[in-house]
Amino acid sequence: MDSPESSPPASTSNASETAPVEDSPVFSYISNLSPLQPVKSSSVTQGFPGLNSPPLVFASPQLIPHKRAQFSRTSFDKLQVRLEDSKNSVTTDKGHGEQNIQLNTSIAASTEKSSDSNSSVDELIQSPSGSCEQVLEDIVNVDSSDPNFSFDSTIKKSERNDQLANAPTCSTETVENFRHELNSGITGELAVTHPFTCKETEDAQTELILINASASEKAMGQGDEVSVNCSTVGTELPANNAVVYRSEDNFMTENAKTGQAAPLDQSSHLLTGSKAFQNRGVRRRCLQFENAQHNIISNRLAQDTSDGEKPKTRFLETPLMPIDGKLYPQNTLNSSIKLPKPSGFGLHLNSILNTVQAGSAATINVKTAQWDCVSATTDGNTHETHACASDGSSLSLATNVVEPDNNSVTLNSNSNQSILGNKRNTEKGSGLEGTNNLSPKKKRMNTTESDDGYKRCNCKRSKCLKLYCDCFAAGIYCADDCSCQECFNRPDYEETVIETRQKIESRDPFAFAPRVVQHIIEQSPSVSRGEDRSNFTPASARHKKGCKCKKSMCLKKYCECYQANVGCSDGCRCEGCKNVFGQKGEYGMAKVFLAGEDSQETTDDLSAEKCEIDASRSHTYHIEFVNPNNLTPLTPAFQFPNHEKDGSAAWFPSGKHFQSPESGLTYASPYAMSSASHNISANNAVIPESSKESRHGNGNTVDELSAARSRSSLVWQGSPITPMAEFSGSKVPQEDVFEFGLSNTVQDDTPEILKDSPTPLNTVKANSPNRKRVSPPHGQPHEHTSSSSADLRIARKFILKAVPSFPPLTPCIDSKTLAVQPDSSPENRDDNK
DNA sequence: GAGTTTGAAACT
DNA sequence: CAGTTTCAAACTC
Repeated sequence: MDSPESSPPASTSNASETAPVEDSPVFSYISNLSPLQPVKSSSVTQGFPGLNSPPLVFASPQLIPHKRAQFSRTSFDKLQVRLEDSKNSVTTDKGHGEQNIQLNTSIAASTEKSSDSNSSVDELIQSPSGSCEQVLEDIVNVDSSDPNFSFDSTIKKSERNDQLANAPTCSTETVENFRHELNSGITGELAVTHPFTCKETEDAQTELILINASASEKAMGQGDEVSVNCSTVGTELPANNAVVYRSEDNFMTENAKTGQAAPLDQSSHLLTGSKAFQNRGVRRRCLQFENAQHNIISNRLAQDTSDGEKPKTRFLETPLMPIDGKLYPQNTLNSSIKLPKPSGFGLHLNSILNTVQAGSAATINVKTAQWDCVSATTDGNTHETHACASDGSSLSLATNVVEPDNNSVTLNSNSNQSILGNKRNTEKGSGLEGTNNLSPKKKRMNTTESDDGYKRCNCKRSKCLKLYCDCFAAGIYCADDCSCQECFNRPDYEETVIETRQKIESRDPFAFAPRVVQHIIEQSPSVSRGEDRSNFTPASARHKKGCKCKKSMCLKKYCECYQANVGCSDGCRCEGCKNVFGQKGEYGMAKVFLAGEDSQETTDDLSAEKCEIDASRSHTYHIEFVNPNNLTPLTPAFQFPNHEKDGSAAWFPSGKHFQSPESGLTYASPYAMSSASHNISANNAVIPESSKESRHGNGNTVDELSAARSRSSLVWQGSPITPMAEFSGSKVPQEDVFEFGLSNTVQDDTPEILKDSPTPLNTVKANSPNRKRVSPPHGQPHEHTSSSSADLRIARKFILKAVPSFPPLTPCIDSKTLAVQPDSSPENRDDNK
C-alpha cells in the first residue's frame, strides 16, 4: 500500500481521465499485484457520469454517514465492485487485520490502477480522517465493536464467486468510474456501504449488509448461507440502512423513477420477503415488529372487511389507532407510517420492549422495541438481503431477493412476526406465511385470550372504559367474545371511548403507555424457539411504576412486574419481593453490569441464583447477568446458533412484545428497539445517512421512518440487542453504547414526551422508581476513554431510560396532539361510575 | 364454574 | 400523598 504521501492529492478528475490509465504500465503492474481481475462485464451500473461527488473531507469516520448522501450511486456501486474484487483477492485468510489490509491493498491497487493517482486510494485508506481502512475499522468497531470483525469475513468465497460471476455489472466503465470516484475523494464513504446503492448492486448491497453482519456470520460459522441476526445487524446497521437495502431496488428503481416513495408498498413488498426466506432456507433472524404489527392491523382490518362481521377484537379503527396502547386518530397516521405496536395487554405490560421499542440495549425502547435488523444471505446465485427495522413504534421489513440471472428482484413479504411483548399483539392472523411466523401451537393462550391471541376482558362494572379493562387499556375495542357487560368499548361508542381515554390521559399522560421500560431486550431460548413467547423477558426491563405487592411476593401474576416478566426495581413498593426476574434492589446490579464488564462478577452470582429459581427463565437471566457480553438476547444467532433452522421465527418471538418489541427486536427489535436494534455507535453514524438515502428513495414511509429513527434513534440505537454481544471482545466501551442509545433516547424521546405531555411531572413521578435507580455509577474503572464522566453518564442515561418512551416517538404519531389533548372534553357519559 | 385473593386503578 | 374503595384478573378449590 502506498503511503498517503505518495499518493497525490485527490483530484476531481473525471472518469475519462482515468481511462487512459488502464493502459498505462502502472495499471498493468497494479493489476498484476492485485489478485483480482478487474471486472469488465458490460456495465450495468447506472452511472451518473456527470456527477462526481466532490472530495470529502472526513473529519471523522462518524461523519461518513452524512457524507454518504453525497455519494453518487454509481460511485458507490463501483466501489462495491471494487470491494468485491478486493474480497475476492482475499481468499483463505480471514485474519481480520489481514483482511482489512488486503482489502485496502486491493483497493489501493485499484486506485493505483487509476494511474492518475490523483486521489489515490491510499488516501482513502490511510488518510486519517477518511481513509478506507479507518472507515472500515471504524465501522467494525462501531458496528460490531468486534475487533475481529472483518470486512472480508462477511463474504464467502462462494458468494464472492457468485457475485462476480453474477455481476455482470462491472464494466470497464464501472472500473473507471470507480477510479474516478476514488480519485475524486469519495473515499471514506466507500466504506461503509453506501446505503443507497442502487440496484444493480444488489451484490453490493449484499456485501454491505454482509459487511455489517460479518461478525454475526463468523459467529455462525461460514456456510454458504450467511445468516445474520437482525438484532445484531440492526444494531450495526442503521435502521434506515436496513430499510434502504431492502427496498433499495424499489427505491432506486421504482421510487427513484417515479419519484414517489411508496413506503407502504415497499414495506409490503418487503414483507413478502419472507417467502424468500422460506424458499431459500435463508436464515434470518430479524425482529420484524413493524411488519408484524402492521400485519396484525392489516389482518384485522382485512378481517373486518372480509368478514363483514364484527371482529372478535377490533381496534378503534376510525378515529383511533392503537399505538403503544394509545389510540391515535387514524388521520394522524399515514398509511406509510408504521404503527407502533399496540401496547400490551391490560396492564400495559405489553410494550415492554417496545421498548426497544424504540429499542434499546441500553436502549429504552420505550416505544416498543425497536429493532433494526438486516440480514443478508447469499444462496448460490441468489443474494438475499433482508432487513428489518422495528421501532417500538414502527416496523419495517424488507427483503430483497436478487437473482442475478435476470437481475430481477423479488420482494416477498414476510412479516408475520408479531410484536413482542404485547400479548394482544400476538398475531392473530398470522395469516402471513413465513418462517417468521411462530407456530400457533406455541402461542400460549391465556384463558382470557381469544383465539386470535388477544385478550378478552370480563369487565362487569367498569363498562370497559377504565384501565381495569385490558381491552381498553390496550387501546382496542372489546371483541365479541369478551365477556364484558355494559361494554362501551366498542366502535359504536367511539366518542365515548375517546373521551374517556383523554380523561384518563389527562390524569396520567402515560396511563396508556407501556408500563415496562425496556433497557435491554432479552430473549430466552425457549422464546427463540417459539415455544413460549410469554417468557420473553427484557433483561433490564422494569416496570415504570413498580408494583406494590404485599402478599404475592411478586411471584404471581398479581404482580405487574412479574406478569411482565421483569424484575422489580427500587421503585417498587412491594413487600417481601421475590421476583424471580429480579428482586428489588437487584436492578442496580444489573445496571452496573451494563455499565461495565467489571461488574460482571457481581452479576454472576446473582444470575446463578436466578437460574435456579426459574429454569425456563433462568437461561435468560444467565444471559443477562452472567454473560455481560450477551446482553443481547435478541441475537439468538450468537447464542443459539443451532436455532438457525427456525429462521426468523426462532428469533423473533412474535408473540410478545414484540409480541411487542421483541422482535424485537424487535430488537428486539427486538425490539431498540427496534426493534431496532442497533448498534448504537454504528447506527448512529450510519443512520443519518440512511435517512438521507431513504429520501433518495423517495419512500416516504421508509424514509420517514428512518428519519424518525435517526432522530429518535434513541431507542434502537441504544437497543441492547445484539451489539452488546459483539462488543464483548471489542474495546468499544459500553459507555459509548449507552451514550448512543441512551443519550439518544433521553434526548429524543423523553423530552418530547415530557414536553408534550400535559403533566410532565406526573410522568416523572411515574418513572420515579427508575430515577431512583439512577444510582451513581459503580465505581468500576472504565477502560473507556472518557471514563471520568462515564459513570455519570451512564447513570444519567439510565435515568433517562427510565423515562417512558411512548409511541409518539415515532414519526407517525402525533404524540403531542394526542397527549396534549385537553381534557376539556366534557365528562364522559361513561364516567359515571 | 364459583368463590377467594390480590393488587392496580380510581377515588377521596 | 396516603388511605379507602372499586374493580377485574389471578388464583384456588
